[in-house]
Amino acid sequence: MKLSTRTRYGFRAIMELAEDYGHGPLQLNVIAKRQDISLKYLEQLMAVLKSAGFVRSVRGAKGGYILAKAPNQIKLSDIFNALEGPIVTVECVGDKSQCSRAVDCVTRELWMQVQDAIEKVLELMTLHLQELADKAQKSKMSSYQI
Amino acid sequence: MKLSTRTRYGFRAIMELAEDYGHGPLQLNVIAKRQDISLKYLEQLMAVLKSAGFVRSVRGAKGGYILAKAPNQIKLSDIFNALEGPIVTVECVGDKSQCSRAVDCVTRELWMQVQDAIEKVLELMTLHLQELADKAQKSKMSSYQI
DNA sequence: TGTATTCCTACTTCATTAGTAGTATATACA
DNA sequence: TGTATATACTACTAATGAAGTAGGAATACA
Repeated sequence: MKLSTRTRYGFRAIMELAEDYGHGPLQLNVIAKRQDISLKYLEQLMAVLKSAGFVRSVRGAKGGYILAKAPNQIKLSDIFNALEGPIVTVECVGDKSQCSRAVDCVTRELWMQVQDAIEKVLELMTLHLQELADKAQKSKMSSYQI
Repeated sequence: MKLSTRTRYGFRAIMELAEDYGHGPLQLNVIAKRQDISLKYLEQLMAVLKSAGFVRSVRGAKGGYILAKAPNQIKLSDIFNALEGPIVTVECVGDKSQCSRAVDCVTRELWMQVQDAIEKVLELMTLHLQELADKAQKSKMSSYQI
């Protein structure tokens, strides 16, 4: 179980926007250069983040992306869900009809508990971007490579 | 983030062995038939479980597989680790040299916390197979499809 | 010896991830 | 109004890993 680059890159991009919050739109080529991500790939990730409502875009010259909410209102678990998708241990946890034995299934119960626990963790681990951005700015290298 | 069939099938096989514990070796073709898993694929999964020390094998006619430890000594988290591999959010969590910015990295710290939390959950969720097997046997359908 | 079983290795197929590419569309600004 | 600068959209490609198939060798029982 590893994080995809989607999640890692997307998170980095969000961090850049958070740090830049209040200074108007930030261009993807700037983020791409700073974070060493392919611009074209980043465009696609941003489309996901945009449709998920985390960022707004401004087209044309001097355009770019802006956080849709204030940094301190965007949670890690939200971003995680948008980019990585929901945590699913096994199909039958979300959809009983996936398996004919689900009704009596003992381990389905078990996996449900595991899944709930992980989701709660991510909920609890939800850090406000502002905190991270602040910390990153204090750090000499201003680094938050993920 | 979804469980692989490796983990699901492997877990089912372990459950079969747990239920059968004390009755000599159980053949893979029996497990394959009961759990509707390809025998050839199951063979490969069992090789993993064997090298991880969860099962012992007996070759030749009347051979098969036996749990290496008593069911109540095998934990879910162990099996999970053997089949699914360790939980790794990002490479740099386990190996700082993966990323030049790791030393000062703020979000590396964050992902480390996430990872630790998930691992603790799996540790806590560790159920003894005996309990599951007992429950499964009480259930009319004796089902534990994962 | 014959049959049943694990063991070992290689191959195939499919889906997903990661990334590239080209073009259309919108906007600022000279 | 023309041009440079952005995002938007769609299609394609390459690499990787997951899932499964296949064949035969080694082993042990009867």
